[in-house]
Amino acid sequence: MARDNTNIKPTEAELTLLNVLWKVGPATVRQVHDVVSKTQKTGYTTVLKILQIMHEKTLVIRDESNRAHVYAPANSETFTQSSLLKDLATKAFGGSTSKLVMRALDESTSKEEIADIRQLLNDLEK
Amino acid sequence: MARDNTNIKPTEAELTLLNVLWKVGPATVRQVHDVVSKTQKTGYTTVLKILQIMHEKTLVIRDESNRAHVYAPANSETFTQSSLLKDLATKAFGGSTSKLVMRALDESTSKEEIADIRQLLNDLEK
DNA sequence: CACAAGATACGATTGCATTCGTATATAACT
DNA sequence: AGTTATATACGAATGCAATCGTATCTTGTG
Repeated sequence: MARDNTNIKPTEAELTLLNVLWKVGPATVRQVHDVVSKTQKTGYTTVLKILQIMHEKTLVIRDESNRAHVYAPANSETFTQSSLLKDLATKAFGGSTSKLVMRALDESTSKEEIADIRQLLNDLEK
Repeated sequence: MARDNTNIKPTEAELTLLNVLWKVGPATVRQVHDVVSKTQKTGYTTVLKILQIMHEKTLVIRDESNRAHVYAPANSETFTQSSLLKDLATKAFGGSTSKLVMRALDESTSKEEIADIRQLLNDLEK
């Protein structure tokens, strides 16, 4: 049986590493660590360990053909974002996505953002 | 110093209990347990313990004037929802609320929901 | 070849979330 | 008053997330 890849929720540390991989593309542990250590004081082996765990969970895929393994996200950023939103909608908005959306919008939303969202709403109706 | 009440992120179990309190209003451990045990097999003392921890964290307030303490949310549902959304936007959307909103909307959004969101966008622009 | 640099693997620790059993206190009822 | 029901408090076990030290392996270089 293949592992169920759907509905895997990355932990906070895992999401941090995924963000790096989505941004820079497939990367070695060292490359990922170089990026995260710019903003955090995280040890090299910590990053390594988390990536190994993510590999076990199938959150990332791993190319072992070279000595330094190359990691890449198993799922797209879009897919993961949607999963996280669905999870939050279920747990904190009674399952209602529109309630979530309306709560997310407030006076800090800029005119440009409002225009973008309007455009998306128009497209959805077609 | 007063405890910082801002940005407190309830855990999953805590959010479950908060949902009950927001729905039914201030309640005793037994009342909360009665509700959650309809859908989950959670022990009475588990609910008690979590509420006690939430009290320590100031996620709930507690009226101890009667033998059975009465618990109530320390923050509104709206406030908590906004906090959770802000947290998710930061961690998974590069801080962009509009990106989050646009990701949340998809073909499953109904016409009524779209209309509601449009209305809110109009209100925001005023 | 031998060694240094740098990689993975592994194990141990810490802390938090979650769960529940048991002890103890209080109230109610006969 | 004594027994039963029900409440809180407390402590312990479990499991996962996160961190890092150390061991081991591989590779390139002098």
